[in-house]
Parts: sequence; C-alpha cells; structure tokens
Amino acid sequence: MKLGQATIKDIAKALNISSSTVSRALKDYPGISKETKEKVKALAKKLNYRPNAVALSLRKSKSSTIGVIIPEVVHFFFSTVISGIEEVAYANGYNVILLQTNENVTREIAAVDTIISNQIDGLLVSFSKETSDFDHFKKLMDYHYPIVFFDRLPNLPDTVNVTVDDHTGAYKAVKHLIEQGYTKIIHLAGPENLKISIDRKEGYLKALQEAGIPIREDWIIPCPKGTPEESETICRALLSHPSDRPDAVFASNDIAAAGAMQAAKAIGLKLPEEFGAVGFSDWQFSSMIAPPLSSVSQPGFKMGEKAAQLLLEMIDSEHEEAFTARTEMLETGLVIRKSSLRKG
Amino acid sequence: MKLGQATIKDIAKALNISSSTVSRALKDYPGISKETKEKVKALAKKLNYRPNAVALSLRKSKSSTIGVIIPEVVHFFFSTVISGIEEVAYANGYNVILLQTNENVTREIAAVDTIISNQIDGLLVSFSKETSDFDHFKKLMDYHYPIVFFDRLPNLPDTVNVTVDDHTGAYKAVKHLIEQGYTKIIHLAGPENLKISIDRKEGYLKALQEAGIPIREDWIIPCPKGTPEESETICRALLSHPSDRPDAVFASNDIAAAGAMQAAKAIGLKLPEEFGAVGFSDWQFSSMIAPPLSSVSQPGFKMGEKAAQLLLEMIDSEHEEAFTARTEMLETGLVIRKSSLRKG
DNA sequence: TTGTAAGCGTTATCAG
DNA sequence: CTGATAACGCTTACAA
Repeated sequence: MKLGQATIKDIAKALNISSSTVSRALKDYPGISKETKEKVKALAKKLNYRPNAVALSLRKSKSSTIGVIIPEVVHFFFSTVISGIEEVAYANGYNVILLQTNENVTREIAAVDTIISNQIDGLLVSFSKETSDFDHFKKLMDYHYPIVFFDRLPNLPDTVNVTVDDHTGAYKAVKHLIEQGYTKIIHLAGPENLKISIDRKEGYLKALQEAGIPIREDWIIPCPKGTPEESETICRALLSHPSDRPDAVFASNDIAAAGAMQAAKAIGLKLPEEFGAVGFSDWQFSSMIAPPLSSVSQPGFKMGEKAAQLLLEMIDSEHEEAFTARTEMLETGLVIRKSSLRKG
Repeated sequence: MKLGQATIKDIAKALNISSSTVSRALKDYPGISKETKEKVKALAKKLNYRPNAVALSLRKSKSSTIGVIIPEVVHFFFSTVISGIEEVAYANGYNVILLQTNENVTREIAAVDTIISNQIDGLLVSFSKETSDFDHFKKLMDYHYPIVFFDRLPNLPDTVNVTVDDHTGAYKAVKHLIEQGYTKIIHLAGPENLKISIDRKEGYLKALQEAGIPIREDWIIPCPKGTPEESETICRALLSHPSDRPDAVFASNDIAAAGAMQAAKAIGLKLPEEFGAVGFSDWQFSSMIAPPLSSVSQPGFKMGEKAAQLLLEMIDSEHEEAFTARTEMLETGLVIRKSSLRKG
C-alpha cells in the first residue's frame, strides 16, 4: 500500500500497448512478438514490477496460501512441524499463514473466519485442547474445502489425518522402564479429550499388562495444564509416603516429566536409581536437564511435510481420491538418556 | 474458495435490491430504511455471509494485516514476542501473518516480496543473523512504508525500533557474578553483526572494568551458531588447563550457557562452587536444568505489544510524527538461580 | 500479433 | 431512501 508499486497498466501506458499484451508478455504466452516481450520485461524489471497477489486472488478465487491453525508456536514440537510445512509450501509456490489459537476455541473459530474471508486455499489444523465441538471445521468440509488434521485428530468422519504412532511410542517407553527394573510406574496423562492422550495412556496400560503388573487407577493422573509446577505438586504428594512410593514416571510430555523429576529430587530420591522418568516429544531442553531426560521422539518436521503434501494434493486435484478419509501414521522413536537408565 | 460463500450480489438479487443498498445496510450507513436494513441483515445471517477480505483489500489498498518477519518461531523469546504482537493486533482488528526466515537472507528478501504482493499494511522485523545489507527494507522505507524493527536493530538511519536494554542486562549479570566472588569470567558472544551481541559484550566489559578485573581478549569467544554443542566444545578446551582456568561464564544466550555448564560438569567441576554461569533470555528450560541457570530476562510479550502499537500508529496516522526515528528501550531483569550462587 | 471488454466482490460517487 | 456506475489490478474469451 502506498508503495507506488508499478502495475500492468503503468507498463502498458508507458509502452503504448494494452494491458492484456503486457500480461501475456510477462507470462511468456505464445503469440507475442519477441520484440514486445523484451520491451515489456525490461520495463517491468526497471520499474520493479511485482504482480499484485490480492488482485490475483480475487480474479482466480485462489490465493496460493495455506493456513495453519496451531495451539501455540512456543511449543517445541509444533514449531518443528511448522518448519516442515513451510518447506513443502514454499517449494510449491505457496505461502503459509499461521494462526495461533492459544488453546482457545474462540480464537480458533475466529481463525476459521479469517480463513474464509481471505480465500485461503486449504487448512492444516491441530485444534485446541478446549475444542470438543468441531462444527466450525465440519462446515468447511461440507463444502469440500481441503483440510488436513495433524497430531490432534478430531472426532469427525471422513477426515484426512497425519499423526504419530502415540500408542506404540508410549508402549515402548513404558516397556523400557520395566526392562530397567522399575515396577511402580505412574502415568502423568494429557487432556482427556485429545486422542493422543488416550493413545499414550493405552500404550502405558498395554506395557503394564503385558508384564503382568497390576494397574492402579490412582497412579494415572491427569495433568491438564501441562506446566512443570502442576506435575511437581502432584508428584510431591504421591512420593511422600515411603511405604507406597512409585519408582518411575511415564509422562505424556517432557514438561510434566521434568516437574516429576524436580519433585523426586526435592524429596531426596536418587535419579535414576530410585526414581526413573521418561517423557514425550523430546523437547530441546530434555537433553540438558539433570539427569538428561529419556523421551519419545516425534518426527515433527516430517509430520509437517507430510501434512502439507496431502493438503496440496487436495488443493490441486480437487477430485475425490485426494479427499479420501485416511490417517497417515508416522513412527516414533525412543531416545534413551540417563533419567531411565538404572542398568548398565 | 469453492466455498459457495454468499456475496453481496447474492443478497441483492434475492431481495431484488441493488448491491450498494445491501452494502450500506450491512454497515449501518445513515439513510437506509429500517425495513431494508433488517431484511438484509436477516438474509446475510441466514446465508452466513462473510465479507470477502480479498475484494476489500483490492478496493481499499489495505489488508488490515500486519506482517512479522522473524528468524525462528522455535526460539522461546521470539515466540513470546509473537504472542504480544497478536494480542495488540487482534484487539485492533488486524490479522498477523508470520514469515519465518530461518536466519536466511534469501528467505528474508522473499518475505519482503510477499509483503509487497499482498498489500500487507505494515511490517515488524527482526532480521536474520546473515543480514548485513538492509536494502530490501530500505526500499520499503523510502516509500514511507511502516516498519518497526524489534530486538535486532539495523544499521539504518531513521528507523523506529523496540529493543531491550541489553547493555544493562549484561552489566547486571556480570556484576552479579563478580559479587559472588567469581573473577575469571569468560564471555560467550553472539554473532558480531547484531547490535544486541555488541551491547551484551560491552555490558560485560563495563562490569569487569568497574571491578578492576583485567580483560582478556582470548576469553571473549564468539558462538555464532548458538548450539549447546558449539559452546560445550569451546569450553571444554578452555577449561582443560587447571593452571589457567576460568571460573565462570556469561553467555549471550541460555543455550550457550547450558553447553558451558555441560563442559564444566564433564570435567568434574562443581557447580556453582567451582564454575558459575549466567545466560541470557531466560528460556523455559533454564529453571529445569541442573543447577538451575541464572539468566537475564527479556520482556518478550511486552516487546511484542509495544512494537505492534508503534506500528499501528504509523499505519493509522500515515503522518510524520509516528514515523519519527526513535528507539524504545525495555528493561531487562536478572533471574538469579543456583548456577551463579556461590554465597548464601 | 494485439486490443477490447467483462468480471472477481466491494464501496465511493453521483444521480435520482 | 435507493440505484447505477466506476474503480481497485489482473486474466481471458473473443474480436480484429
């Protein structure tokens, strides 16, 4: 705005030709004399001409922009996903617009409005913890609007999803703890309305069952906020009875795991000898805390790439196949560090 | 797109009135009969009418969107700044579009192109470490385009800036180390082309001088990458000679400080007794590492708010005053934790 | 090989 | 109180 940007009209006027000719020359349309083409391109360059994307969007009802709705950019995992998305988007001539919801449904609904108003071509969504009603997405999908859900999957029919194998990840983590000789393992669970939380909990249960360890409901504790303080408080209480004390934790995220470790240290337990810990997501800081925290790693960048690819396919084809409901599941890894290594 | 979104025309046709009337009715223009107004609004609601932002942008050469150019969203500090920006923007009816450069000038230049093409109303910039030539910003400013630089300030005349008082922050940090009895303090410095790096270094120098501690050039080490590995390697080498061993570090960011602590621990030094550390930025993880890291805290959210406010003033006024060159400086704090507490 | 005109959705201007 | 028209910048039949 107010940029005095040169337009096609300006070029046309200056060269005494019509705007359509300029438009065609600029895009190497067939049937334009070499001469005009060169003149036009030269002047365009000189005037620093940039096509007006807004006019283009209006004309084509297509913005070459994809929207990403995420809870929080601070979240290490999400920020790596973003990088993956951008990589694929830019490589295909698409821009990315990020809409942060701060885990707030109202913001999320507003974001969908923005999407509609701005002719965004498609949407990648990881919805907020608060979201339980998916109407705002459903409405878009009814119009055959391209949406790919990633990480957090909705309770909706016929969606295209990308997620990681949370169940197996959790299972591997807890199995590892058991192999290290821990038997009294508590679970700090995520918000119950997220499928990832449920999957992680079930991976935990499966590993215990397989090992013949009885399940204690009071050792499965929800940590909805996911702050270190929350889990520290919870764990302090839990660890205070020497006679009935857990000896390890599997947390649905690294922050909660770190909080649990703080609690254990505060009580004077030796880590990892007397108390083991495994987290989820493998945040940047996890290798830096004491002792370094074992964690289930998620391929964030890959998830971003995959989700963006699927979305672009939907946008480009606009045909049925690309819209077929499916869930791409990416593998998790287990990064073993000192916090869970009691043997060797 | 393909959203079958209702337009003003649709409403007009359905009610057998002109689009201008509909437009006016929708915006409560004076001189529209109550009757028509109600009819229009009712139908608009029923059809789920949303104004087409793209058409609006084209019409008004104004998008009600501000752009934010940042190096990386993963960076804890930047992600808090973003939240501050969004808060102010949304409150004033502006959308935010995020452009991540990954510390890469080419991306940055492409981002500026996107800004121009999309009629973004103004720009908040924290440029990449690679950027030394500011022509791409200068060009915009020549056209009186609203730009506010935050955190990293350019070497350009007449810019509007928001930054934190890095100099005082660094000074306070090093002074604190000296007060704790450390005297052989090294400095892990940031990229030399960033003013923030220079300011932090100078704060360090000032504190040493004031205390009469001689400055050793070989103890001021650049850590351009800012990974924990980088600083760990550097510090391992530095700490390897017992006869001439530093006893503390002031790092220009927390990651580097954490790396230094790793190196010290690996060599068997006791922290904080034999080696103290203070970082910069107060990342989330800093309180969780062992020992918890002291750090200079930056008011990221506040910085985002301030920068956005200044930008909106520039956009709204389009008059001179708002464009007056100036630098808003926000205060830093010092969060003292165990890593630098040798006394009491 | 080039030009004309219509249209994407909206609003400002001028008429009625 | 309401309508017609033009314009924002661009593309694309259709015409010449």
